[in-house]
Amino acid sequence: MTSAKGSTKRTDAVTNRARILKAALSVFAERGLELEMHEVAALAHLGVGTLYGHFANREDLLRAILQSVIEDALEQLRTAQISHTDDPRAALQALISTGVHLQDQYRPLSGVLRDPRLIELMDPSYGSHVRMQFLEVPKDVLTQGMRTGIFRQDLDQTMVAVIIIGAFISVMDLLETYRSLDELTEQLTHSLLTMLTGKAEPEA
Amino acid sequence: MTSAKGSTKRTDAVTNRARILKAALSVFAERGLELEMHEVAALAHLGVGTLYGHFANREDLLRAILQSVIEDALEQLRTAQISHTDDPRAALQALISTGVHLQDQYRPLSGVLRDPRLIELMDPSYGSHVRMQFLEVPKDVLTQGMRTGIFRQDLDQTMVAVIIIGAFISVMDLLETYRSLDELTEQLTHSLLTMLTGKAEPEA
Amino acid sequence: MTSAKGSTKRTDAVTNRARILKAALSVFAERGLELEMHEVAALAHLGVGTLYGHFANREDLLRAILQSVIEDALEQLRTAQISHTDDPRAALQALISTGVHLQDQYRPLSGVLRDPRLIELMDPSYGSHVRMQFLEVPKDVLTQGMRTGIFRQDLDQTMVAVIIIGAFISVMDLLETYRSLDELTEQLTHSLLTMLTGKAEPEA
Amino acid sequence: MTSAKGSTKRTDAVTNRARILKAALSVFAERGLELEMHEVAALAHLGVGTLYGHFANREDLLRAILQSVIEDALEQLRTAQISHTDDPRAALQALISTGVHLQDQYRPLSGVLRDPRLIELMDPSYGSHVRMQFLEVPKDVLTQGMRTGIFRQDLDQTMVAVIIIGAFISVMDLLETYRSLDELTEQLTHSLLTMLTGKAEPEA
DNA sequence: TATGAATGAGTGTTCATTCAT
DNA sequence: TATGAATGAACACTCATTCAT
Repeated sequence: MTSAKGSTKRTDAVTNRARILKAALSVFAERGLELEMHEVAALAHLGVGTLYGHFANREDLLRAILQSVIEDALEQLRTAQISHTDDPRAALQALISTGVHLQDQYRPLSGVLRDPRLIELMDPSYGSHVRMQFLEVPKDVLTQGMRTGIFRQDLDQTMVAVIIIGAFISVMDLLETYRSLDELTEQLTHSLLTMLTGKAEPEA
Repeated sequence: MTSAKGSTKRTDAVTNRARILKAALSVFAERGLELEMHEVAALAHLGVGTLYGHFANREDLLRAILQSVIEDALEQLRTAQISHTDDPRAALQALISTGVHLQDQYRPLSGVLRDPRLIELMDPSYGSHVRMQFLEVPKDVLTQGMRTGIFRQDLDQTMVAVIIIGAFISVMDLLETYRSLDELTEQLTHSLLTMLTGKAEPEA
Repeated sequence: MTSAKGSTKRTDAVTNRARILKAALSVFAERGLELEMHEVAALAHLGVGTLYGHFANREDLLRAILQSVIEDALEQLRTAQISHTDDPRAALQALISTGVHLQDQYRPLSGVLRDPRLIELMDPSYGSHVRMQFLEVPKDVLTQGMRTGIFRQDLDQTMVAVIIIGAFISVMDLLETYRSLDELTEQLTHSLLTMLTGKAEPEA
Repeated sequence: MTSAKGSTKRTDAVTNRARILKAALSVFAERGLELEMHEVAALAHLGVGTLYGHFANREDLLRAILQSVIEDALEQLRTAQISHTDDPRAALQALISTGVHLQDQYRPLSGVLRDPRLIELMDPSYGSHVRMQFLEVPKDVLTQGMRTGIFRQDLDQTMVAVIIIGAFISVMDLLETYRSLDELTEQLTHSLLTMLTGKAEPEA
């Protein structure tokens, strides 16, 4: 409270950058890479020029958005996984719940990760780097589950990680209009757990 | 007058419409909804004006593209399923192979299906209608497989259908850069079959 | 007259390019390199977009203007010189008259030839190439005058060529507001002729 | 209170105004009237806002620059002339040397003197006032040279003054890339002296 | 008085759409 | 019906100017 006034200038600058990014994330959430500078400025209650004081150009802002979104998404997924290292079932459920809510929060995210414009914006290797990091999270859950014997052992971890991620993305794309996020989470988790805990079919 | 000349004209018109749509599909395949009218016209070896003789405007062309792509995709998936009604394993494999190749053929498709602009372009109910039709295909495979006892019985068909579709979409998004389409198909099919044919865990 | 109608389309295109260039020359004449696309378009009674159908961008238009202006200026000066190869005095007068009128027609020209932006627009060597071509014209007049003994022989042709060009540029810059173009031409020609025809001072 | 503190402030203000003007002159020297306020501020190690404390706006700063440049240029030329009132030949050489170095120091100056924006910036009569002052300098040299019989008598002083000024401007525009400033000065002076000291052609 | 972040009018450029031929 | 030059609204970006600190 004492130093508040003195540091206002710098604080404002920081605040405005954050405010722009926040507005940009909002616009991104419903327009994806098609966002317009003027839209972001309006939502942030700032002049267009101000945006250019904080981001060199539109691409720069898009980069910042993508980095923020991806970082946040990974963070949320990792947090979900780490919070349940002792219980793979709960970890899977948390992962799916988080994934479903991330889809809700950043609708264009999964589409953007495959968009060829991503390569133009970021480092060419950035896409695969990020994809690998996303895969790592369900893989860790699987490792834990298989090590403790809770999940069946006869599965390719990478492939199942793909299936898990694909599942919570697609469940939103395909069923979101029919059911609530919680219902989707629960039912999807149940199905996946069933498939992961089934005993191996005895060889014919 | 009605036949010879008239039919020639009509034939030309049909031919040109088809040619435009073909070109548009090509451009869509690598640019998605961002395609430009000039691009399509150039690829079709036609003037831009001609496009407007066959499609009222850009949105109209996009609608035609989407309809064509979705129809084609559904058709290919259904054909894969129907060709193996007697063998659910083969049906699943065919489904996944087709799905993977569809991703390759129409890269922006899955992204577009979740793009909010889809709703603005098509009838509001169109999206859910299409999603349901897509779900029907793996569901039919599952019904067949469960009826014949090849797949485990303790699974929600809708949820597993979602998982299957999510799987072949995501496997392309996440792993395409590392493996060939055939390899992806084979490994994904194997994993899914394992999960679908596992025996139910005995109740604790 | 017979083919006029048939070639209208192409003719129009050519006409419009010419019309744009004409308008651009007008704007250039009073604004120099600072001309705005919108200004040119307005003067040509065309939409801005039309300019971009004929010139890739503003720089391209500037290049076309400069080429046209310089070509025209050189052409006019050369014509003046060539029309009087037999009479160096008349040639000098014609040269100066043309130079003075060129200053009037393309006011920013002489300034632009020294503008560092010229290098960015044209080939780096373009500037000196053009400057040399300009010098060539008075040099030819001098050669003729000295060969025929009408002009004194003890002068460096290049330096005097510089002096002649500098003279008709500066006379406009410094005295235009006080006298008419014809008066300037006459008086300047008289002074220069006097200086060129004077006998060499006998060595002291 | 009135003296110590007050004078410090005023001194600082004067210092800053001078510092801004100095920076502005530097920027003007290579960018001419296209200079940007930020550029000047940066070079002066001051904030942009500070510029507006000393100059009402960009035009005001440009006016100050022009005044300063022109004043300095006139001052330098006059000094050259005055230092050699007894020797018209030396005066001419000094004049040309100074003129050539002024072109080098303030490259955009001669272009700006004929820029239509000059009229918008300054008083409408300012241009002709300045032009007259510039002309005065070579005119004084000529007066001296003709009075002492060193230069020929049959010349219009104003016109020759124009020729001298045009000469040292053009020699930089046309030949600077080929020769050094000293070489240009020497050769141009030689040519002009030759033309000024020649005997009048005997009447035919 | 000095500061520099914020501002937004103004500039270059694109691209869906029209229309004379 | 086919054409593609013309159009101008819309968008990214700049830069002189302001004003809260």
